[in-house]
Amino acid sequence: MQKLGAADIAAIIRREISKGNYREHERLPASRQMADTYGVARNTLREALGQLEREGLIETRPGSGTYVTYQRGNTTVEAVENANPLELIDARFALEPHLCRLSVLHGRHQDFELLESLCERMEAAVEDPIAFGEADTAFHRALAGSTRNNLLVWVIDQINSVRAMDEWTRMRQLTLDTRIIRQYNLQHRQILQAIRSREPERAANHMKEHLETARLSLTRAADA
Amino acid sequence: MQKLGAADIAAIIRREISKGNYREHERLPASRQMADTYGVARNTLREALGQLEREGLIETRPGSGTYVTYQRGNTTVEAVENANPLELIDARFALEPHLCRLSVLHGRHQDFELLESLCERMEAAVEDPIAFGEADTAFHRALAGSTRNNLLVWVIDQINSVRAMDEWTRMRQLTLDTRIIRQYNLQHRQILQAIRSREPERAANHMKEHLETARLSLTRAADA
DNA sequence: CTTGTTTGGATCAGATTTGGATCAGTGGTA
DNA sequence: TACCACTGATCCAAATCTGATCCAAACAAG
Repeated sequence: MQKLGAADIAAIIRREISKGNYREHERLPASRQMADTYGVARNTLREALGQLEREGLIETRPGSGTYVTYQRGNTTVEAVENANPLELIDARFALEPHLCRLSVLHGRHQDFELLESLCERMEAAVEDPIAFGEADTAFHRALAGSTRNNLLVWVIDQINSVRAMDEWTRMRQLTLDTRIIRQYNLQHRQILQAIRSREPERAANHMKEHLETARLSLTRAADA
Repeated sequence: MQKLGAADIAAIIRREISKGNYREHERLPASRQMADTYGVARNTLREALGQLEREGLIETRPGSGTYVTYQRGNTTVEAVENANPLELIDARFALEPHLCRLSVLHGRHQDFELLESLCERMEAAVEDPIAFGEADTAFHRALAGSTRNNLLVWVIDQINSVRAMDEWTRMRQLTLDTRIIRQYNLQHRQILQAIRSREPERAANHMKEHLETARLSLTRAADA
């Protein structure tokens, strides 16, 4: 048995935390006691705790104890509540082009029929921004659905339920005039067409263009 | 024996509640009695209840009692519970390459330092698949963090908390031998290097390679 | 209604525990 | 030799737990 160093102790405790033996908000045993149970000097144990603190896993409060501050899958609700529309559109930039590719791979005929009918609904709503907005949201969700990947559908739904989405919707309404709607309709058509002709990269690129257009009109609305 | 502190008592009661021993709308025992059963002063017990109240698990009504207000968070729908590892990796294919691009745009020096140290941890863990796996998860989360987009961090956390993740982690353990770990380390280095030299597309491409490698070893493990 | 009991809320001084800091000694290694 | 990390010990200051007392709100019984 080789002598344990600070890095080894840090690894042990790190594993205990990620295993869930120590959870968020909980207090670790006192440094003297931990030093005893791991069989090292308190100095060494403290160095190990120092490493974990620098990693952000724990927090030590003099006179009180050391507490776990990290939890796997911590949802940090408030960070999401305060998400802004630009973060939102970055997230969509990450997801939606790849949704197009997956749609080509896994989409079925009936998925494309749904997208088709949503395109028609949007085209019929050139003069009605509110109806267009609803159909547009439905289109992007249906696109997620056409990947046949429930996890991705869930992720998209989660994003759509974020409060920033409301602000996004509201700002979008401001930018939606007949000209913009016609442009969006054209882009939606291009995306759908590329998917139906089984061209994943072309579909992804059309989606990128589409999002770029949306980002532009969003920032213009924000400046105004 | 370490003296029990308020945080410890809070942890005990928190677990009792999530275990279901105290259910929603039920009243907890009187503070004097609980202090007695847990063997701490009433002040300490009250501080513990204060923490739980701040977390929103309980509610105390002066003169009446303290009541459980927590309901088991059903944030994850059953569709997500049944997600499979291949869906998971498709989702990562959608997100992570773009994370690299955003990291180039928004990452700060300290983010890259963190990624660097995680690379070192992984390289030191060539012979230890478990330690490597933990560092690997931390690396990909830190990459999300380096985009400075809280929404994306949240999405990644959500994905990581999906049950499929456990299965994925377990299957990955089977595939992790020294050769694979060395290959992953190389790929992580390439990704980080491309990010640091501000080449978004190269970083994204390295990430795609990395994920492709991961997908391959995953399907191989599934076949075996 | 009034009364007595039980509940949580608040405060206090003193004892205890906690982490923070320092230092001389030890053992292994370059 | 010089260097490095861990040891084991000591002292410090801050945090907090204790045990007690008093208060006000809720509540049940008469």
